[in-house]
Amino acid sequence: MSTPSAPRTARDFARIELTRLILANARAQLAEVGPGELSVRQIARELGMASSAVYRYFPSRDHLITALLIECYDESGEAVEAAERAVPKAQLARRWGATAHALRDWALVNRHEYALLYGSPVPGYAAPQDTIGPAARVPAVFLGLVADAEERGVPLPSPHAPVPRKEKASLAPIADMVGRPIGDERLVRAMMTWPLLVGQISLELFGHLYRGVLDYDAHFAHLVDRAALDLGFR
Amino acid sequence: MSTPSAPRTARDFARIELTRLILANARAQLAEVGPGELSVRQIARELGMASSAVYRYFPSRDHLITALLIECYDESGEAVEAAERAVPKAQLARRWGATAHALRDWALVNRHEYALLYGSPVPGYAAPQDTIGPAARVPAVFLGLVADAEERGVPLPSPHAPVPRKEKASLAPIADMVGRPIGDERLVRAMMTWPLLVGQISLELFGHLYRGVLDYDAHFAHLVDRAALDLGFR
DNA sequence: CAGAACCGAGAGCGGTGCTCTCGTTTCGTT
DNA sequence: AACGAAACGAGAGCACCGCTCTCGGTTCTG
Repeated sequence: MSTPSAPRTARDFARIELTRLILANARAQLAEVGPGELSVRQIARELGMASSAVYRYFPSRDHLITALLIECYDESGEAVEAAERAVPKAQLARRWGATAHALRDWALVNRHEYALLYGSPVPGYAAPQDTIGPAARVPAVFLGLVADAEERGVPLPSPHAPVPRKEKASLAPIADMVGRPIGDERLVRAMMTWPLLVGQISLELFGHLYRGVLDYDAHFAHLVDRAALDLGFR
Repeated sequence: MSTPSAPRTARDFARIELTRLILANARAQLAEVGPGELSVRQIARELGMASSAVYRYFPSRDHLITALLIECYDESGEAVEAAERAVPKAQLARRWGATAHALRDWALVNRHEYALLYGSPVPGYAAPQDTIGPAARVPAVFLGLVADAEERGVPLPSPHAPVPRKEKASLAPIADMVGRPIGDERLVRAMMTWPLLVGQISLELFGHLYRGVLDYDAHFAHLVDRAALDLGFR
């Protein structure tokens, strides 16, 4: 919107360059302090400019955070997609494993960024529409895997629990979003695997329990294997 | 430590009363603003005292937050324990359902408090030892259920996946914490159910995905039913 | 070439956590 | 009963924060 699609003048170039610099510096700061402690003044200081000048590029701290949010969603999405892409398409279990481990690995390296994406929302802050696209990238990879399994007619292990009507209705929009046919039973299992994944990573990163007790690497790996089994990936 | 175990003087009474008042006010503020925006000055203002006076009772904002953390862990623990207690002991599935729904219900009513407990940690803040006891109350209820099922010899539905040695070693300290025998397969399933529960509630509350798409009530109920099945509770 | 648009710097507003000092009150001890 | 120590509340102040406004200078555009 405010950024010109094609930079024409020298000022345009300077503008997008400085925007990039500010964002990069914010990102660097995020590697150390966590989303809530992100300081516009600190960014300005680092860049050798007045804090007020930053507001020429981002109208508020929240806008900056939103940009950071999109960047991180895309970055994690890219990481997950790349990991999944590297595995032969026929090997569903390994593709799933690569996906899940890629997300966790990215989260471990980028703790505060993960907190920004999947932790408690910042202030009263409501994520604008621009973020939902990038936010869906990682789940999209996962749901794509499930759709592949469906397409291939991969059977699901027993027991098959009945899916109540309400749940079916609730899941219908999700199935539409994927755009490919997924059976109810399979979709339900997928919709249980996603919070399992995010929940486990969050519990580990936020250290809310089992700190120093659980071997997170081993447990996560086993958890992923179990999920693969449950989803019929192997 | 600093609080005398038995109030002896008038000043002691005033002290514990004011401490209670500050905490209560902080808690009330938490109902509206979220843990990161909690303001010591605002609390002082509300209580009609100088902000510096608050520091006579809590040496820092983090100490106040820690007290709040313990209070909320206990409150949610109490809510969950009460819900579980109200169900006849023999009905494992219903006890589990009551437990899970009680946690979600508490979280829905106390959003910021839930964020404090299970969201991203506040600043650089590391939760002190005092919190791990209260923090374990809710998981303890759940693990107690699992131990009951074990004691009763309730069978687990197939398939039983092998538990690798590393995972067994990782889980051993957890089993010790419970203090009652739980088989590996059962414990693994339990240790997958907990992040599932927290993950689902977090995803719902933090609105990271499926906002306005999913029927959270129906989905959560079904998810709990499935977990009950998986744990052999019915 | 003039006007408009944009820019960076600086001052300033109201807010924050926290510290220090000061005069007062209360407590435990002699 | 009196004294010293400890605790107390209030206020000023420090360094930080997000954000706004104004002002002089640059750059682009018609």
